[in-house]
Amino acid sequence: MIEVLKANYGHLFEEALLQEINQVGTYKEVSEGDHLIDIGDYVKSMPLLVSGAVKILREDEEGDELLLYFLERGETCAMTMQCCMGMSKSEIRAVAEIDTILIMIPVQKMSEWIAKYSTWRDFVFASYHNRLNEMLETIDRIAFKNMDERLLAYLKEKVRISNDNTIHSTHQQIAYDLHTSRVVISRLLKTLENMGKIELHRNHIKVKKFD
Amino acid sequence: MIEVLKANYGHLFEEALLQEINQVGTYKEVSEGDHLIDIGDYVKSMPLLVSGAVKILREDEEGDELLLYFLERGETCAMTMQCCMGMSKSEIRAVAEIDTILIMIPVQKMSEWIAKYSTWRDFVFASYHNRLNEMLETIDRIAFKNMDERLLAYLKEKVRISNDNTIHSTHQQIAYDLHTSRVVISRLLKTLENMGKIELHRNHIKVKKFD
DNA sequence: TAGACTTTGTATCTAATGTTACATAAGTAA
DNA sequence: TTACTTATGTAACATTAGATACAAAGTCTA
Repeated sequence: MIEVLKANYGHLFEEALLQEINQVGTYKEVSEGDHLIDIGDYVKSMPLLVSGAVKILREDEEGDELLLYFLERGETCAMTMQCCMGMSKSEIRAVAEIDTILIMIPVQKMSEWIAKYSTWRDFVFASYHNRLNEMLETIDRIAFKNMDERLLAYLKEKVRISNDNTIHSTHQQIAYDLHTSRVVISRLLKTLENMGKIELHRNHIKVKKFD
Repeated sequence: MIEVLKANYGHLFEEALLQEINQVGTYKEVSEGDHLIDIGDYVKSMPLLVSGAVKILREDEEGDELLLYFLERGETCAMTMQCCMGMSKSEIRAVAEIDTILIMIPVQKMSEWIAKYSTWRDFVFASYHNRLNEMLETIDRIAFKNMDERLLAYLKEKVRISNDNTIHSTHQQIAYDLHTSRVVISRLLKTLENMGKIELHRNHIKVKKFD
């Protein structure tokens, strides 16, 4: 595991910390669609992403979902950090967007290392920083943009995250992420197809170009 | 200033830190409506709220606003902390909601104290924690709630923050905070009045009861 | 008090989004 | 192939919110 660690976090963490992570961390592979955390779960470990991507979702009382943002290689979940520190329940759901490799760190180490390693402290602060900014962008999108623009941004993000021009989702799945109805998504996708930006197929969407 | 500090932050910070804050911090009084930070400003100091309340706003390219959340006594602005650490421009606007007293801490102290004082570190983490949660609540409201529910929540929050059953705002000001139009707010307020929950007057709204 | 300005009330229309219903197409399994 | 399931296309309609226009009421000042 130490090689994987150094490849992905070597530039961030000091040697002694890398060694400690190697000792107490657990290597974990998850498949696309696997739930890493659900709302209400007590979180016992904190994930460091080695490869892949994880989508973070919010849910309301009625079970309606909304995609908050994606986590990528070299990132961790600020929401999870909070839970670790405060021993509170998770406010979000984390689902593997594609096949993903993680290193799981036990909760207790989290705060121990903050006092011990300045590079860890910087990493934790940077994670909070990034997450707050992602949340701001999420708010911008849902508050200031119409559904057509949000859908376009979503498709772009999917392509970028998976590094694949073909998006393997049904219209219903997209509708869940954007918190709208399938019919609305079908309608808007059809418009995008007529504009020549995408090609619609059963179970997948081929992205041809974006301006 | 030291008495004020101890009264508001004595339970949070260790003695030595309180002394340092007393030395380098600046006492500042602002009036309702004063702008503390605008979008694009470089932030040179970090505010600790002693009394009053500050509203934090987001703005899009066209200048449309949206209220994110309120800061209260004993809190600080996580967005500002970020800017302090990264020396980046402010992503938000901060406006005094009511007359407010602050202690301003110079940027450099921010990270210095993180290494030096564990109570400061805890405070900074707790601030990030709280801010992330407020952002989540904000997202919940704009993503999952209709304007009538958002308005009601807004009115309740105003009453709580100012500790005053009468809200001294025009319909236009409320519309800015909720990122909608004055006509929509007038319409919904009238409905609330007909339901007996509020009384409408020129330049102020008297909140009679909430269920 | 007259006029100017601000704030609020309301009607009408439009746009965006959500809902329901149903047809059709594509894949899957017996 | 046939039957079944899932996904998509589309029409018709409802609801929410935004835009425009204008009247009426309150406030302020010359």
